[in-house]
Amino acid sequence: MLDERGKKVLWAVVQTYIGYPDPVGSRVVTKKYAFGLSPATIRNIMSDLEELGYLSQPHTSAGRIPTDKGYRFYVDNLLMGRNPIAEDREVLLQINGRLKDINEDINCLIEDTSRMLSNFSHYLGVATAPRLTETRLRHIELVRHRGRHILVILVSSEGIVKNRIIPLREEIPQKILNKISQYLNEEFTGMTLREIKGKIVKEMSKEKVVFGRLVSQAIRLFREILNTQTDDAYSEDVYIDGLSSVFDMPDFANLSRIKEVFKAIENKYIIVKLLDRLIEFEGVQILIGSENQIEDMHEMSMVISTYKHGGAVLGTIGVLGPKRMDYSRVIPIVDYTAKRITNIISKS
Amino acid sequence: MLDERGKKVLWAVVQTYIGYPDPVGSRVVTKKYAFGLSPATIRNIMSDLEELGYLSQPHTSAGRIPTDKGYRFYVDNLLMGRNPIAEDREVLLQINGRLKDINEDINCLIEDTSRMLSNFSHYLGVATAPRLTETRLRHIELVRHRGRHILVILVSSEGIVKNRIIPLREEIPQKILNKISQYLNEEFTGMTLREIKGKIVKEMSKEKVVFGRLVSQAIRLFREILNTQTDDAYSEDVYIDGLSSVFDMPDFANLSRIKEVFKAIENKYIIVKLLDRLIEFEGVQILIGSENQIEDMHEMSMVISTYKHGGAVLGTIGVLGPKRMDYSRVIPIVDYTAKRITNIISKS
DNA sequence: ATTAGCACTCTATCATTGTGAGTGCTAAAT
DNA sequence: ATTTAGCACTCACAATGATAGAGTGCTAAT
Repeated sequence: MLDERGKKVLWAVVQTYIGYPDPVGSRVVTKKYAFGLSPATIRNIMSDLEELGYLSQPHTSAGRIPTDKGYRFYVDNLLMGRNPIAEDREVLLQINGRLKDINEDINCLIEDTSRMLSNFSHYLGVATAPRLTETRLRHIELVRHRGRHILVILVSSEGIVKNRIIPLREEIPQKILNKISQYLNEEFTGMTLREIKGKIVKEMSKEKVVFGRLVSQAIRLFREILNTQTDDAYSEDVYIDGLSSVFDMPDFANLSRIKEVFKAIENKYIIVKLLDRLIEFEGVQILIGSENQIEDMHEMSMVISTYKHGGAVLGTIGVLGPKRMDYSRVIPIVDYTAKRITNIISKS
Repeated sequence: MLDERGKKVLWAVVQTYIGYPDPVGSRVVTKKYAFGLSPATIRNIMSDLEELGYLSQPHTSAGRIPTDKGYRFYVDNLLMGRNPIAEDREVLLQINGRLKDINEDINCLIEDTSRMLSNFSHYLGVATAPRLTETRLRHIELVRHRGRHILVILVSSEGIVKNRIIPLREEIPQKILNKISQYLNEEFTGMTLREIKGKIVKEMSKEKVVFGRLVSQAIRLFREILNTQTDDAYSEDVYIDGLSSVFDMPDFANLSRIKEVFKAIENKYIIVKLLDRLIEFEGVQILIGSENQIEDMHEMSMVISTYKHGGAVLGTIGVLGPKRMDYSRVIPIVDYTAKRITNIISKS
């Protein structure tokens, strides 16, 4: 474990490096933070910190930069008790103001959130559109499409609209489809898709004996819908905003670095998978550098949280930036925004 | 007007420059294309071309590069009669194969198209989602949402699904909404939104006398829906794919150039507006450099076309790349793809 | 009209050198 | 037993200058 002095110096180095990405030398530390120690002593301490894996040196005669472990320690132990300063409060107020104005459909809300997170953090804003799985069905509608297909429209209690096209073996006239949707609406409205799935399995077992053709058709159809739905749970949309902010980060001031970043976020599928894995955790999550599993993202950090409705997690929002991002500012922003969105949705 | 020799040399310069973005010298032209002229003569011709504004020199002792006017002449007059070569035919076949597999909802089709255009052109793929205005209504559904709002779902005959949330003065129970949707479906299905608008104006005038409360409510509501719909005609989605291809273009091999490109495509609203202005033109459109109105896009060219259904233009697809893009390959790709999509949609 | 020849221009590249920030080590100071 | 001053050493980076090479424009010869 680190002693008090070690912590102080580590904090000073990370803090300074977050300010500007030049390796931090011993002299700078003494100048900026009067610890009452000389550069030589700081050098010794820094040398210790390097040995412990918290700092590293780009080359022998350069200052130190934090390692992932260093950032992790900083975030876990050196950031505590830091309440949002006045400037940040202002930002939170602005976020609140902007969110209040949005009375749109939930996907727009989430898209705007991603933009807002980017604007206020000056990093990349990330947000996943709400998943249907955990929400309650408000309405289902079946529309004939291209002969042997039907267009299925699902509406959740939050007003999330999803549509899928599913193929059929036989053509069903719109009139019958209307009856089927009516039946499905009466039977399943108010349940979560998960619950519906369970119910359908039960119904299917007795179906043949008790129900008529229409109902059995309806149930079979719904099962199909749910299957299609689950199949591409991963194809859910991610909104990533603020791409050009990358160009203002000195961390990525050369082409190959920038290219790496864009490679990383181009494949949204991978990001969704990453975010999905974190969806179960409570509160703000922080992933530093190689802590996330995406190869091309090892020079970046993510600060994310989830938004919910009725206890069920709907999606993820967060900020993606360089490892030396200003965590003390970003964390409250993400935290606050996630809570506000949860709040707004709960009023639906 | 250019004489035959001038055309040949201009063609040679553009062709060579498209191959690699180094200023083209007189020697290279004679080596690559045996015109039976010496470098000195070529130099004289190039000097003339420069005077006419088709070529320019980065500095005194460098070769020439085409100006926007030079590219324009090349595209308009020197590309004629060039049929797709074997390699390109192969590409078109692949596009066809891939498009056939997509049996999904139309937005996915368009999104995939953008990806495909990027893949096959090695530039950026661009595609706008279909507009509803010109399509026929297949289905409308009203769902109560958050008390005094309703969620409106419109389905076009092509299977395009759009949803809007509109606020109400008074709350309407779902039962009434169902009746209203039923009425609207019976009355308006099969008409284009434009036609519906016209009809509504007529109906509204006699409404008070002839119709009951329900019908008048329905019509008033629909008018509202259509208004909301038109308001954000510009907020239609654009899909831009292949961002990382920018990094492989030697034209944008330095940070400031790349930043410019990303600035340009970040604001999708501007792009939609640009594309919307070209929607009325028939066939493949080409915008070279400063011919498009977007400041940050003066180093780029666009090759675009439109896809339609029943004669009405639904949206735009195209390719965005450096001015020295390989027009002879990109044009047939865009042309073919647009036609294929039109074709696929017509089967709906 | 075309071209060979030549002087001239400009860029890109590479090695050289100097500068400065920063370190690690040692010996002196506290 | 810490802490610190002093000093030699390292390394990246910027500035400098020399060189090569590609390309031009002009002039005089074909």
